[in-house]
This record gives sequence, structure tokens and C-alpha cells, in this order.
Amino acid sequence: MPEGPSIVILAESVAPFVGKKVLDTSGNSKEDIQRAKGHKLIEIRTWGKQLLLCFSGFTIKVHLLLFGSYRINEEKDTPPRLRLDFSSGFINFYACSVKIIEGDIDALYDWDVDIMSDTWNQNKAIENLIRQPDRLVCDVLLDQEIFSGSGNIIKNEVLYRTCIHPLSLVKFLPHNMLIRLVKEVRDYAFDFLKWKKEYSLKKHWLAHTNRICTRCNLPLNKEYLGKTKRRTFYCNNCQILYDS
DNA sequence: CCGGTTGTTCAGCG
DNA sequence: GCGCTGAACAACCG
Repeated sequence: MPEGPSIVILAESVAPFVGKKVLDTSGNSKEDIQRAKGHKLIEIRTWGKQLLLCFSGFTIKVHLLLFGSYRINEEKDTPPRLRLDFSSGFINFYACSVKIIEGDIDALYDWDVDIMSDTWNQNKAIENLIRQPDRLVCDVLLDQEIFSGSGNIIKNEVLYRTCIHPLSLVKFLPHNMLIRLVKEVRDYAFDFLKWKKEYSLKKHWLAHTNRICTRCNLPLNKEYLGKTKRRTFYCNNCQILYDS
């Protein structure tokens, strides 16, 4: 469950352990996860698709990648990559990337580019886009330095909602459409969050995995587009190609 | 049962 | 050094 909104849900479900001491650690991670043993979990943060478990002086970064999963106070049959035991329960992470970061994460992360962040900065996103004129919109929507937390579903849904063809170059988007695009990433991300919590995310997909355009009834295209070559669902009829 | 994927990094090559 | 490609990771769904 890897896009930004899903990681916000993950952060909410581990929030009860904030302020608690890690009594034991285990798992098949190659990082020095024992380090957390005896330390108090000070804070949980997220940056895009990353979950940040903050301790005094260091942070455990968990990235679920494509196949990662987690369980709270439950186990799966497969061995966990990382398990943290508290007096009140435990957290298991599976098939994910685990890294330990030293020092102050505020020096490392730009929270303004996280699409779920309280400090999300729309104008900064627009400026970042203007600095990348020759890239395709389908690629910049997956760029974690511009839209941290945006993934392939958000990409497809945002392009469909804004009627922008995935192969449009950033420099050909009129300024009002740049604003529209950036706003829609934020809006859809929070719709994603709401629908995910209601277990109705897929039901609300307008383009992603769909075969027919709900606006014009023509078949949707499914192609692997851009430098990222990710699966892209779009309507050739409704989504405007900005090419001049 | 097989094929495909809500993601990222890294090695290898020209 | 760069850009591109493909592998690797490894779980679950249809």
C-alpha cells in the first residue's frame, strides 16, 4: 500500500506507540535495528512514501516499496524485516526497505514538497515544475522531489481529472493549467486518503485500470509512457495534448 | 498457475 | 560522466 495517503494511514496506526520505549527489536533487516532497543519512540513522521520513526539522535526510515506490508499487534507467516516490541504491543514490517538515518531529519527533508504535509507549498511545486520545462507531465507527477508521495495511481487520476494528456510537456501547459494540476494532486491525494479509509478507493477510480472513459464512453488507452515507463490510463479524446 | 504491479536502487553498457 | 536498460527485491491479486 505504497502511495503517500496510505503512508499517512500507516502513521496514524502506529501513533499509539509514540512516547513508548522499544523493549525489543528483531527482523531480517541488515541495518543495525538493535540500536532502537531501549530508546523511546519520540515521534512518527512521514515524507511522501516514507515512514520515519524518530528516536533521539537517529531515525528509522521505512519504505514499503511495491510489495511491503505491515501488521500492528499481529503476525504474518513470512518473517518480518523489522519488528518493534513495546509494552503495549508490537509493529511488524514486511518486505520493505529499512534504513537508519543519523542526526536531524529536518536538515534532510523538504517537508513543503510532501503532498500530504501540513506545510505543503503549492507555489513551490509550481516553481519546481517551471524549472523542468522539457519533461513530460506523466514523469514529473512521479518525481518525489516535486510531488513527494505521488504515485502511479495519483498520476493517472490527476491527469484524467485535469483533462491533461500524459505526453504533454510541462513548458506547454498554460499557467492556469499548471496551477490546476498542482491543486489537483493535493485534492486527489486527500480524496485517496478518505476513500482508502472507507475501503472504496478502487470504486472511485475514473481512469486507473479502467477500460472506458466515463466522460465520452470511448475506450481508454493503456500504455507505458515517459522515461518512467509506468502504466498510464488516459482518454485520447478528453485529455488535451499541450504540444505548442 | 501465471502474469502483472500503488516503487526504488543499482550494475552494466555504449 | 551520462543516459538508458534491465535486474533485483519478493507479495498478492485476478
